[in-house]
Amino acid sequence: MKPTTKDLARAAGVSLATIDRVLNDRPGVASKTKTAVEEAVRKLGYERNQAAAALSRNRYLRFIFALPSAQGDFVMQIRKSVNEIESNGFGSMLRYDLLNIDETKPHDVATALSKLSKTNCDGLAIMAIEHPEIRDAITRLTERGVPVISLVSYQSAANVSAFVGIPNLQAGQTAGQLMLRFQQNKSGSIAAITTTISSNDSVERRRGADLVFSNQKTFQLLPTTEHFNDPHRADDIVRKLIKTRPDLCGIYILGSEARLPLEAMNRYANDKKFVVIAHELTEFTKTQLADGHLDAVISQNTGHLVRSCVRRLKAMYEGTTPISSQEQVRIEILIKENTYY
Amino acid sequence: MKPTTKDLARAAGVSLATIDRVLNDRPGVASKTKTAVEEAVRKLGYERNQAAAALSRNRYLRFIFALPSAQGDFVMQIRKSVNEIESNGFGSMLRYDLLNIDETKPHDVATALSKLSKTNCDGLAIMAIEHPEIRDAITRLTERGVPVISLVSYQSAANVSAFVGIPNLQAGQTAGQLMLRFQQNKSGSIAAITTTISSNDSVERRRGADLVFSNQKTFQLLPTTEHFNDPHRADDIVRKLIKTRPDLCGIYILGSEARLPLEAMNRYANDKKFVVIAHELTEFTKTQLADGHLDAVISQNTGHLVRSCVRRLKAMYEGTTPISSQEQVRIEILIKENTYY
DNA sequence: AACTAATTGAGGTACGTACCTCATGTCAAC
DNA sequence: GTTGACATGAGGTACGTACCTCAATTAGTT
Repeated sequence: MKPTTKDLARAAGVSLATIDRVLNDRPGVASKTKTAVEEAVRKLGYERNQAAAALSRNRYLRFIFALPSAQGDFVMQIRKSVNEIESNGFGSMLRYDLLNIDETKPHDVATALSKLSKTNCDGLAIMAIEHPEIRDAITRLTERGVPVISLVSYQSAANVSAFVGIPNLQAGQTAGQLMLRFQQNKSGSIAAITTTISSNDSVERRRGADLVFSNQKTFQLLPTTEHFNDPHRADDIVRKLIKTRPDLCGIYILGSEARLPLEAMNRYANDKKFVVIAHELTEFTKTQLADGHLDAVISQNTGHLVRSCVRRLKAMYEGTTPISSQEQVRIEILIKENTYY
Repeated sequence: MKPTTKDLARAAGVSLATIDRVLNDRPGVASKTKTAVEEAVRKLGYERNQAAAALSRNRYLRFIFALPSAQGDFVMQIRKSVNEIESNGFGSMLRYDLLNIDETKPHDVATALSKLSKTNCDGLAIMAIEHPEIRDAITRLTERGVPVISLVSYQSAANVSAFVGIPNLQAGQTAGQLMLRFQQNKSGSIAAITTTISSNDSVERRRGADLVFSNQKTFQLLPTTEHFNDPHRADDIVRKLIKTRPDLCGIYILGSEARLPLEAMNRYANDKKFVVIAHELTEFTKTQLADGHLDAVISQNTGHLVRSCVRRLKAMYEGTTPISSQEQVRIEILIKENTYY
């Protein structure tokens, strides 16, 4: 049987009340008493029984997921994962809420974040572009004692407590490497397309791909073009690329949302064979993989992302450490064959 | 607030004792009372508070992992994952034990399994070859009321409650497809090596690779050779292959343990460039990836495997259903670029 | 030495469920 | 109409922790 607070009290020669004070950081304990208790904790290998603690606390932790309101397959996938976790037990006593943020209006985002505090939020996971106003809002939020996790896209300068997502530089290297290995030709140009380079994930992926391409001479990665979620823009970009670059032999879609460029590709690529690589496995990219319009998807599992956020936020609250290996979100390579339909 | 047993009692117009009898399948409840309670459960959306239940039960569930005693990098990896989970909370009240089984002595394995019963084991996860004696022992174990999960290698005919691992046919397809796409030559032969084809995983992977190879004419997959964990045998196989097959352009290592064939490859391949694909990411295969001796690894995350076993065994015990998407172990493709070191 | 402030102890209730005993009710078979 | 099997209720204790109050002790200051 694992040691309980009673065992601790006996071992440390103090009462249960004092044990409680030390374990829960309540005031009014002499420092030498405190160290004695901590010593007993160490010696007995005491671990708080989280089931009992949650029960006794009888209070739901409320975690908030702030996700871009712009519609997109990947964001929808994350939403779905958040809702799925809801029904699951997860040691119970947890609540999850979604908060929509419109990244095109950073001021509104900041306002929304300013309304959060320790009383209505026990932790926040946010997926957003890098912007001064948003960054400041996040910093102030952490100063108010709310742990914040940046999700998918790294908030480089903000004072976030953790990042949950794949290391995007490495993801870009992976994409670049596959792009080269899948080529049948001996040389050519590869296009790079994304929604916006305000998103840190796009920037880092581009840098990763560049690292790989700089190791060889026969293929070149063209400058990144942005379509800003505008179908016409995406259409234009792809049409012009195919028309003006006869040596085009591959397309790398950097951003999380691959639909617009891919649909444009399907309109104009016709018979010619390009190696097409995109990010994030969604219902849409799955279909594209199955149909052969997409050669590989570099992805991160949204269920894993969401659960990792929850575990980390919960751990921050409880002051414990999650298994690091479990929290390492893997850079997944998906081709037609290893995808589940 | 979520409804409790008290709410149930009020809603169904019965006492707490009866609620308890129904929820825990105790005898002595009239069938119409039972349905009334079940109706209340449905109507209120009652869900047992697992934290409270575990606390009240005050009994550790004991899950056993039966793993091959033969030393190997992959099995070690699984052991490590089992030990890691131990320290983690996991809603607590769980215990994990390892049981070593020597697959070369199926009778001993059967004897070991025959000693397990509901009193000393709440669930078993077993990784073993397919063998009549083992199969029967598993069937008898499930008949005694102990849920059994087959791990990594499917027990086709045995009466197991679930399989945790990747679909190996698809894994073989994935490996085969990558083998073809990574080729620089226009034609050639690819060797297939494994420990033993008594293991269902090897058989299914081979079938998967065959499916892919049958779609083209220029490359052929040679018959599977077995090394039975014997270094000399592995050495012989590789040496002869390289000597006698000038058109050899790839090696596919089917089994979970890639060390012996890979070490032999490193001895004999010298300057010649083969595409080498193996299974399971371990410290060893990681190094081989980093050094360029290995082009790709098809893997399944051992941490995920183990946790999935625990979740499923726990769910069977509690009569709940785990999130299916979370239990789907992914077929991971690892190349140098997307591996964490 | 007297006083205040800080520290500690004692003891309680609560969380939601499991599991136990004992009493009382109901109904049907003889 | 007595017997007995079955159904149900009432009430209790326990799990380990959180959080509360109030008294008692100790330490520090003047």
